[in-house]
Amino acid sequence: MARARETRKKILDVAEEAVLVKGFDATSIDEIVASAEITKSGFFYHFRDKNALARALIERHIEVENQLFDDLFARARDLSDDPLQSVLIGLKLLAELIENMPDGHPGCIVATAAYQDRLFDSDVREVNRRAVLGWRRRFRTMFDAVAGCYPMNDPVDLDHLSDMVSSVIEGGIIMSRAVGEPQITAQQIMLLRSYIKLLFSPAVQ
Amino acid sequence: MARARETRKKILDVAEEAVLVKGFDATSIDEIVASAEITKSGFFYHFRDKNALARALIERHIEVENQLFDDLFARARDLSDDPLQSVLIGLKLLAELIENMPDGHPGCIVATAAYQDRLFDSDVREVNRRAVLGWRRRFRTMFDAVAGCYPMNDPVDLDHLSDMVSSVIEGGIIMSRAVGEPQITAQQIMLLRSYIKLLFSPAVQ
DNA sequence: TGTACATCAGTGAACGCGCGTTCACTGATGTAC
DNA sequence: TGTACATCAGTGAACGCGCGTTCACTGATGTAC
Repeated sequence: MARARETRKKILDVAEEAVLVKGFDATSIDEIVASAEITKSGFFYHFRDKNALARALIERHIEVENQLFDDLFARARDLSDDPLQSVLIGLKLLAELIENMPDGHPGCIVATAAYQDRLFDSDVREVNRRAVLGWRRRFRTMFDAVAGCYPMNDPVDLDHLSDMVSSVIEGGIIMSRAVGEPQITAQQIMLLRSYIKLLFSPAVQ
Repeated sequence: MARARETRKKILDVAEEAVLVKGFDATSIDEIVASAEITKSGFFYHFRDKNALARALIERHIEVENQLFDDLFARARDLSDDPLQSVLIGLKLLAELIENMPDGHPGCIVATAAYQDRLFDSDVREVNRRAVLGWRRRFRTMFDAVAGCYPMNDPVDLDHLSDMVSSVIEGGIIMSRAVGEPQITAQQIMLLRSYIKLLFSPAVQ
């Protein structure tokens, strides 16, 4: 019982790592089971087919990431009562977190799936979609609170602004991978932070 | 002679389209030659192997994109002598361009490659790297001109800001693919525009 | 202008390897009485 | 407490299909004399 869960976790762990470097297709089941030290049939005991692995990978990734965001912004709210300040602190914490990852952010499963759409069944695509919409809602709540306290220096749609958080992270990961500069993601988050500061800070400087 | 070039172009055209929806791996040579209406061996007359196709695809994509940026920002400079205004105009033009694409931006080959790293040889990765660094240089030149005329309201690194243009586009494409809302990329570009406006506009109001 | 040869732009058939998937089986652990 | 059976968590071998790649070939176009 506990043994099965451990094996399953091991499969997901090694699969996640491989998928993030090579993409889903290029990661073979043979390779996964070799790293996980089980046989191929052992894999199929845990997952009906390769699509089921994709779904599980995305679902787990989202869960972990949501937990991470929950913790991080809860801590940020502890550090300041002001909604704007706590968003700014949260983004700074996020940038630091990513900066301290040895090889930069390992990558985002959601992005991988987005660029390999046709590989997956509609189930997987739907899971992916919900995840991104979940991020939008999360950040929207935060920006609503900020906008309740501060007028905007440039009127922009708060849903778009909420999307920008995910967008900047995803874009940053791609850039850092493409040029091989792991710091880029953190830098981009700090620029987003700068934008939010300018957008809501009472004029003057 | 002309015939060969046409065939090669046809191969690249159908390959590009397929790669952008499904990823490079999931696009088979069989499928490409079927769409291009030649035989498999015809394909190998034009490309030594599948990697050569990847390289050609990326190189062509970059060339087309550079030309597009050249034209677009040249037009923007025609419309205003002020460096800040012309950047803002250029970004607006870019957002409109992408907005008017029927299904949103078709995607970026560079991003595809970034998430399928191990598939390609170091040649392909290097081409990809140079492309992104080229974008950085391009936008850096523009921001240098702006910074020469206007003080920044928040001191940020201009290389990072230059990267942000590509980053926001790439991130926007991923987001729009993941949730199926093609407008997202254009929206994100307009937010970047808003940031640049706030960053360089003389304080007031 | 005609003939000989070379190159171009492919064709058609075959190959072999790796992949995802299946299936009959098995030893270890859990449960009923 | 021991035995019978069921379920769990896999194993091992095989399969067949699609993939990238090769290779011997060919008809159409270009070039030399």
